[in-house]
Amino acid sequence: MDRTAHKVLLKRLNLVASIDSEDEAAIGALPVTIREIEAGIDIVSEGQYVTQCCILIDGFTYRYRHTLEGKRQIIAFHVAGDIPDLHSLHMNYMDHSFAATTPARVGFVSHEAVWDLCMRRPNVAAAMWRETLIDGAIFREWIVGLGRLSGLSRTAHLLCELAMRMRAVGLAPDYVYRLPLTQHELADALGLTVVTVNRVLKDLRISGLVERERSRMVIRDWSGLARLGEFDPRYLHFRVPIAMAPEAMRERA
Amino acid sequence: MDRTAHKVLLKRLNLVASIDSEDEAAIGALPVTIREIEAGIDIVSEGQYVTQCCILIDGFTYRYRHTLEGKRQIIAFHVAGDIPDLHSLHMNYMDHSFAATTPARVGFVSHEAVWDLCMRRPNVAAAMWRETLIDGAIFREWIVGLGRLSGLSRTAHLLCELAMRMRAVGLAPDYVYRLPLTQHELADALGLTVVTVNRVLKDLRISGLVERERSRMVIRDWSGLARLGEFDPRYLHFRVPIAMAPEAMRERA
DNA sequence: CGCCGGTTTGACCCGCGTCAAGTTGGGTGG
DNA sequence: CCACCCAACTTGACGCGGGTCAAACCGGCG
Repeated sequence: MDRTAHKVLLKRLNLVASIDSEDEAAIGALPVTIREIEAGIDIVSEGQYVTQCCILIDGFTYRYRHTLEGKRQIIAFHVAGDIPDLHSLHMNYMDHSFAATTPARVGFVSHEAVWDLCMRRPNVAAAMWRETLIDGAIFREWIVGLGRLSGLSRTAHLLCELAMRMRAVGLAPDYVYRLPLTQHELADALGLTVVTVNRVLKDLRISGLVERERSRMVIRDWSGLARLGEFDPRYLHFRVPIAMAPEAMRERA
Repeated sequence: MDRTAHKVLLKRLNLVASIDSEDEAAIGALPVTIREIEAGIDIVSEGQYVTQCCILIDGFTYRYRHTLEGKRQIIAFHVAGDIPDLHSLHMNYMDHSFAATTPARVGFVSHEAVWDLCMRRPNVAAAMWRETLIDGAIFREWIVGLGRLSGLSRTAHLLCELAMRMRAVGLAPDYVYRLPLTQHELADALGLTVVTVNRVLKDLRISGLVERERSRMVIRDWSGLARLGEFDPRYLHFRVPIAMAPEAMRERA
């Protein structure tokens, strides 16, 4: 039987809280169904009532909504280890959709099983609660960016955030990571248009901050990018700071 | 002894989840310290590590952050019954500040006491978790607005949201409510400037959608406002829909 | 009465959106 | 192995929503 989903989940919960061996055993006993998701189609759609949630084992996913005029806003990106719809455990009406930009592997767990786990292991419930709160903290950060930062800073911020979150799960050593997003998708996350994103990325490249090759993102000057994006990783509330950004820290002091 | 904080808290938890009589007794036993907060000063400031959270008994409060250039972004508004910093229970570093626009009355409860309550009454823990998730759902909605709606629609949406949330706690019968905010504060929430907010409000008044008298907000044409703001109250995840907006519902079908 | 925070309005400007026209490169079929 | 296609990227020209600056105006309060 495939244990990767359990491993990924355990690792994540240990990253956000502290899990003991009994908790670990209970998590290991969770019934998980693994599914391969193809790129571009919804994993969950707005308007659905769901009875399970999923842990992302591999791939790059995002959550989004459309306005009435058909504009799309991406609300969140998710990488391996994230539990993108954990909130559905308590609010099973989906007010947004959830899809993958690349083929993805996810583990589905029924709400019932999660609920049962939470009741028996309050410690695990706390870790999961905390995970959803970090999700919320990221939303707040996006609000500040969308409301008050320029397109350039906002983009820098997003690139920093993704680097930091991927570092936390070992996917971005040396600030280089796979970013399988089109400029159109970036635009929909940043509240910009493709054209502007293109120009912003050019700016970042010319200033020597980042480099893009295919679907890889290379951060050439971390502290410069963090300063530009006003990025302070504390909002990610890692239990153990993965890697601080000294410049950004100093700025905000 | 003053029981209002307990009453308000109980009412809120009953609004978001279902609480039985034993839960109720446990909630009633919470040690709460009531404090009067004066307008304009921080209740909690960004950067602090907190050991208590608070339930808003009366008054109008908001959470915000500043950018490095000193621009302010308001992240959330809170009315009686809200628990604005419940997230601090699991992440005691504050990544934003919290203040009141009017004199406010809040009840402080130590994290320890809340944590203890959660451990003994999982049902209450679930209700509180859900409360924080609704907070997150509101953030998502703001992201969509900031990223993809015009200043006009965004403003309409905010006015709808506040009306709906205040109706839920009985503070906005007939879609009339007290909105003790300057146009400057509205601007900081909407990602606009005072000047633009002023013009937007004028537009809304001229179109017969809303009326403002002193610090009161009067919604004259609810369905028109909801349509303009693309407001669909489902994202608020009320257990029992307080009052639907028929037009908005139809639009999104 | 005069101050002062908040509101209102006008004139002008700029970041980003819109529209349009290439260009590039990986994938496919002949 | 080349010809072609198409999605993604790139760049230029121009327009608009909302920002900026500046000047009243209004009303509550000392």
